[in-house]
Amino acid sequence: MILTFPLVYQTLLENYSPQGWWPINTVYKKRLSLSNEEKFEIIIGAILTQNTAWTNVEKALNELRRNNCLNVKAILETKHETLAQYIKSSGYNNQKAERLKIIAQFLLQHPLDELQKMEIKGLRTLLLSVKGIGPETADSIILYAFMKPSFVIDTYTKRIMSRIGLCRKDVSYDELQTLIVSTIEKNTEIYNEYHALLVEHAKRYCRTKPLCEECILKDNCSRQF
DNA sequence: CGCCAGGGCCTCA
DNA sequence: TGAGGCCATGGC
Repeated sequence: MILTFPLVYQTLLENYSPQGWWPINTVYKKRLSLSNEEKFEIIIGAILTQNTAWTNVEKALNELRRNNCLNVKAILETKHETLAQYIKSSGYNNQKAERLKIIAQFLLQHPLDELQKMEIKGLRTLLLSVKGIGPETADSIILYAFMKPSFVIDTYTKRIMSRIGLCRKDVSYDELQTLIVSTIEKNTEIYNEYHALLVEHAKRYCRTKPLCEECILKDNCSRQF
């Protein structure tokens, strides 16, 4: 059988339990949207997790919270050096401290309630105009904070999809995103879960050095490592 | 000890 | 437009 994007999703879903990403994504059945406080924390987390393990990000978020620095006003009023110290554990802390200030300034001009009302396309373009927000961070913010269906592509997604033969190894971000969303249902919860499952699969089997022997996709993997 | 993390910006062809 | 250098900490 030939793998397809929907089949990969189905297989991962059957083998791994639901992932429950971003600490607060259990809301789908209960609430339609998150509080502004929760959205803000997700946006900050999306910046801090750039090329960084989530465990290191949690420590930084806790430090920010402990110092009452998890809001726009506090981030703008805190000295760069102090802010950088709070988020030290997340790495690239000087760069990220600057990005947090830029995002805070951006949110001052474009409040969360305004952004929430925007169409995905316009929202994505606007987010991409902010220095420090690239395609993955923009899609993560749209998907996880604003709960709108924008599919997140990351190195894991690219690695898995290219290895099993569903795209080229050097596929571009937008190209792979278009490929995937053209084949699956446009649904926030599915986009959220699919991405989380891909991350889980990349960590368990499809690592830099893949563990193909026990991989749940090996029978259909075109590469046959 | 080396490798790698839920990237993005800048520079230079 | 795309390849390469840079940013930096913590877990394994």
